[in-house]
Order: sequence, then structure tokens, then C-alpha cells
Amino acid sequence: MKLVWLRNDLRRLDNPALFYACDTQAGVTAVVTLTPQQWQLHSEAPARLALWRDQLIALKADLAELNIGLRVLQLNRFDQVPVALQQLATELKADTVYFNYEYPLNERQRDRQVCAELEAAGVRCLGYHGELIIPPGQVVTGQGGMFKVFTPFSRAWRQQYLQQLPEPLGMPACQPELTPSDRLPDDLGFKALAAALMPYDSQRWPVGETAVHARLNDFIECAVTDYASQRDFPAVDGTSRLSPYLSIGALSPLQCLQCLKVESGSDAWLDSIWMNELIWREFYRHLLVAWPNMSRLEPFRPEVEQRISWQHQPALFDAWCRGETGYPIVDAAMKQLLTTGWMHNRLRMVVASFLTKLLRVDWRLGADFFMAHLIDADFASNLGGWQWAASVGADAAPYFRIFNPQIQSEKFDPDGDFLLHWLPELTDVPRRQRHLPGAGQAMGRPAPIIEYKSARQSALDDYQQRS
DNA sequence: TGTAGGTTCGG
DNA sequence: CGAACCTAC
Repeated sequence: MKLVWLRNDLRRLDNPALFYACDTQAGVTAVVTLTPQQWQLHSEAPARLALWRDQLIALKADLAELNIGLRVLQLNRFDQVPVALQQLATELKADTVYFNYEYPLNERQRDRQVCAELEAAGVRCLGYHGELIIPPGQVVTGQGGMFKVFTPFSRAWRQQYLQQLPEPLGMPACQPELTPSDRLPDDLGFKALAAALMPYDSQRWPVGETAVHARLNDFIECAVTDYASQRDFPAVDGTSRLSPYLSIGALSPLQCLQCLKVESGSDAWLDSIWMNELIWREFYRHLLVAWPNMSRLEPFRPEVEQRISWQHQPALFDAWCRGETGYPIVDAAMKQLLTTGWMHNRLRMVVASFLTKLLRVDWRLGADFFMAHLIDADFASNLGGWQWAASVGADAAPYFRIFNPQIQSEKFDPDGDFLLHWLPELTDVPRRQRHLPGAGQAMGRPAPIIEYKSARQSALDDYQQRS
């Protein structure tokens, strides 16, 4: 018997752990570990957990077609996982546990402890890099170190990719006999965890193999060519909207790239801007592995952060969290996040720049807030993005890159469609004035919590200061 | 994956 | 007077 420990890899196709477990036809049981207390410590977003649950429910049925049963271990913290898995392996007489690596420090430590426990009990542990296209450590500089800048990393990454030409794995082999699942209600026992979950728009984020692959194909066939011109407009559905699926592993990045490559029918996919987004994801994961302090919330460039005096003003942070800064584009973006669990990528940059540069609130608070709310929350990409915005990351934005919320709004939501959708109070404000800080105050919108010009100047003075 | 403030050029 | 371009932050 083989055990497959599923985590954020809820898919049958191109799942190395699952594929190789099924290879031997020795009988396979899948297992998940529920650790609500750990989720809380990690600020796991309730919408993301609900998506994960629903994808797991769909996957359970798909696994049954391969004669693979599902066991659910109800635990609390990571430190309870080793013994629980060892006991299950013993009960099922499993000789091997398969899983796909996760890269944050706590997860890696958990996996090390699990493997130690299992191996002490005579059970083999096999890990795979199913979450990445190219495994960590395989894209390095001439000196053998990790790239600190994206562009050369991207060049080396493409070279590596063309050399190896990895192909996604197919459907795992069907097992001789259905292994028994836990007897669980239809919701797999998640009812007890209701407090940790939040409903999300299941029309926008359908789960299950068919729906997820339909979404991928639809994007690649219809939208990827317009991606470069459309992706920056929050009122337009111009992004792939695949990130939640990548986050829970309903899709692998290799499947995304393969789909792009096959559909393009030429070498055009090599120039696709969208491919860059997949490579950014690889970049930040490689970085997380090469540099453990990233998991500990250390900035990549402490010498820059040292110059910054974070303002500890809870009232300002709270106003940002609630979407009541008085800056329409910032507030509309935050309301989109609070209501739907998702925020358009351009707006993530706008609100992150606003929080770190204009309010000068520590980027860690923003990063934690995003983790707690985003349906596509991703530890590595989130840290990378926030450090980028705060100018303390690898290949960070220059410190003087400060977004002007009003200009961003006028440029990327020229008709104010996005603003109106989330801030209907602005309906009667003349079109041109909707972008202004303080717009709609007569209709109950908040006054601006900071004055842009002076806040920008303070940030410049702060970041610029010689040490 | 920026902005401000300048200059130049054409209508 | 605005668009286009340049440069420092």
C-alpha cells in the first residue's frame, strides 16, 4: 500500500506524488491533514480554505474513479502531523508516503519531522517538486548562487526550460481495488471548521478538474493574446484568474505553460508576457528556498529597511484595511478584497504602495492582511510582492517609485467603472472628479486620511536618508 | 509594473 | 495649451 499526502496539490493530472505512488499498482490511499490552529497562526484566508475544501470534495470523487480512497486526519497543529501520519501508515500497512514539497519554512520543518517519524517506523518518504516547473536550486548564477534580480533569472530560467523541456505527467494508473475512505459527511467534516471558512463566489471560481481545465483553456484560447493590453484595467476581466487554482494546486504551473505552448502552435508563446508571471512565481519560490530568512519576514535588503521609520498608527492601518482612506481607487480595491477575497493585480500594487510609502506602515502588516483575505494567497509571491512594493525586496522597485493613487485611477479606470461598482456613493460625482481624493464626501465618503504631496515627500526623505 | 517638473514642438 | 519627451528623485 502507498499513501499520498495531499496538501496544496489538489489535482490528478501532473501530480508527481500521486503519479509515482500509482505507478506500482500496489494500492493507493490519499490523506489530508486538517490543522485549523496552524491555519490561524498562518493567517490562512477563509475564502481560500473554502475553495480548497470544495476542490478536495471534487477530487475525492475523481480519485475514487482511480480506486483511491481518501482519509481525513482532523488535527490542530503541524506538530501533531508526524505521529498521526505514522499511525495511519501503520494501520494501512503502507510502506511509502508520497508528497509534493511545499517551500515555506514551517512547512519544510513539518515535512522533515514527518519523514523522521515515518522512517523510524520503517516507512519510506518520497518528495517531489510538483509545485514548480524547474526545481529550486536549478536556476543559478555562474557563481552557483541564487539570482537577486528577476530579468537575469528569467533569462536563465528560460534557457533551463528549453534545455530540459519538462512535460506534464498524465493521469495516474488506476489501482486494482478501491481503498476505503473515511466515513464522512458530504462536506468531509468541514462543518466543524466553519469559523475558519468563508463563502466565495463559486460561479467565478468553479472547482473540479473539468471546470478548472475549461478555465485554463478558455484563457489560453481567447484571452492570453489580449493579456498584455487588458491586464491592467480592473474593470475588465483581462487577467487569467488562474491564481487561486495555482494556490491550492488544482492546476500546476507546468500545465499552464504546456497549454500556452501547445495552443500557440508556433514559438509565439516564448514572448508571451503572461509567461513572465509564471516565472515570477518560480523566482519567489526559488528565493524562499535559497534564503530561509524570507520565511522569517526578514527583508531581502535590510540596509534599505533600516532607513525607514515605520509609522505605528493603528488608525491609519485600520482605515486602509476597511477601505476608508478617502482615496477612491484604494478604497474600491480594498472593498473588492473584503467582499470577494480577490483583488486585481494592478490594484494590489496601488494599495501596497499606498500602505508602505504614503502611510508608511510596515509591509509585514499589509502582507499578513493579504494572506488573511486573498483567495489566491501564496506565501512566497505575497512576501516577494510586498517587499517589492516597500523597496526592500530582491529586484525591488526603486525607493522613489511611489504610486500616485489618483493618476493610477485615471490611467487604469478612466471611465470610473470600477470605482462606481464598489463605491456607488460616487454615482452623482462628475466623471472627472471621481478619481480625486475626498470625492463624494457629501455622499458619506470619508475625508482623505493623508495629504498626498506631503506624504510622498516624507517617504522620499525617509528612504533617501544616508546611513 | 512610477511621478514631477522641466523643455520642446506643433496646432 | 496640450502632447511628447527628458531627467532626477
